[in-house]
Parts: sequence; structure tokens; C-alpha cells
Amino acid sequence: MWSAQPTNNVDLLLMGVLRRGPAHGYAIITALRERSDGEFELAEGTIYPALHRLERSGLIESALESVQGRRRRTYALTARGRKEFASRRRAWQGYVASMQAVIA
Amino acid sequence: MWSAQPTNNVDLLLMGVLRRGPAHGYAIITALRERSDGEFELAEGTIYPALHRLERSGLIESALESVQGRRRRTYALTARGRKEFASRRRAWQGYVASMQAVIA
DNA sequence: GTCTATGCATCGTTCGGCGATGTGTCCACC
DNA sequence: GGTGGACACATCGCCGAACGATGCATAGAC
Repeated sequence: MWSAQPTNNVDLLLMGVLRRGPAHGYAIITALRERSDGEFELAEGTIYPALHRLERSGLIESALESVQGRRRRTYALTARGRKEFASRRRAWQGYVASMQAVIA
Repeated sequence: MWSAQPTNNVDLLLMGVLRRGPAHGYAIITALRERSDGEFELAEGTIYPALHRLERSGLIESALESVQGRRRRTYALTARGRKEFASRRRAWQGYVASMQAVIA
């Protein structure tokens, strides 16, 4: 049952990228842009806080590494995150279906 | 191009109902519930402000009437609203497609 | 006389998105 | 040696949406 919006599309997108393998923030932004054919252009002020949020809730975990002198924090889905992603994706599909039923 | 969310799903839903004919607030809530097979349960605190918003921006217009001693404000899509609905629905479909591309 | 459905409105909290801004590295080019 | 742009992360602060709570009013049922 929905009240207006499914819980957090941004989280779903981030998990959608990480499900294909670990990635760091900046790379996620790029991946999002590319996979969506240029449609998604998420601001840094959007995704970094979102990543922190997801990590706090245990759906992803991170490791700090250093590549060519540059710091980066690489994120990966946890087991719980993987399950949660599957569940939220199902929810999203349901949401889309309900949406279609109203606006189609 | 998206930044996280399409502009206002709630508006799209409301217009989606009104496109089938004028309706008043309470009836819209009911229609939403029924058309979505019980999935949408929008709070009054969500839809009344949203209707006011839509009216302020000229996408819908309202008339006060009295039915069996009860006041009700009936809303209808304006011509601009109809165009806007079509346009936002297209945008929504695009958004869904991009979403799928990332999470599918 | 109370409860439920119908009907509308608004206030206040909460939370997410995101623009702006700051910090730092590496590399190319002039 | 300076500048500019890609890479990389973090945080602050504003704005606006969602919505629970609340208040008000009528009609009809029990």
C-alpha cells in the first residue's frame, strides 16, 4: 500500500548499480548517467549523503582505498542489502503497475 | 534528464483521475484507492494541499457546490492541465524506462 | 446520543534533494 | 609556474513535499 511515493528511489538506484559490483561514489554517478542513457544526473550532494545513509542502515559497506594518490571509498552491497534490493525492486514494480492503472 | 525524481507523482495521480471527469477531493481519494486496486491510500493532508497547488498553477479549476446539505469543491482539468498531464505522463514513462535500465 | 461516512482545511514536524562550497590530487597545456 | 579540468569526497543550509493530527460541519444508522 502506497502513500504517494515508494520508499526512496535514490537508494534503489544506488543499490541497482552496486548490485553489479563494488563502486565508489563518483563512479556510481557516472554509471548512473551511462546506464540510463544520460537520463540520470544525480548531484554529489544527493548521492554522498545517500550512501552514508545506506551504510548506516547496513545495506552497504565501504572500504577506503587509495588509487594513484587519490582517496576513494568503495561501496559494496551487503547480504542484507542484496535482499533488500530485491524486495524494494519488487515494490517498485508494484508501484509502477498501480501508477499505470491510474494514468494509463 | 532526471535528478532523482520525476516532478511530483502526486500531481500526476490527481490529474490522472481528473482526466476522466470532474471530481471533488474526497472522491479522488476513493477513486485512487479503487483504480489502483487498494494500493494508493493518499492522506487528506496530502491531497488537499496538492489540489490547491494545482489550482494555483492553473492546471485545474474548482467550483463550490452543495449536495444534500454538504459542501464540496469539485475540480476539473483545464485545457492547460490536459496538455500538462500528457506531457508529464510521457516524462513519467521515460523515467520508468530509465529506472528499469538501472535496476532490471 | 453516538458512531461512521462524507467532506474540507490547515498546522507542524520530518525528511529528502541538491546547490553551493571547500578540500585535495593528478595531468595536460601553455 | 600557473591554470583549468577531471577525479574524488564531504557537509551545510534552504526548500518543498508528504502526511499525521486536529478541527469543523452534515447526514444517516443504530
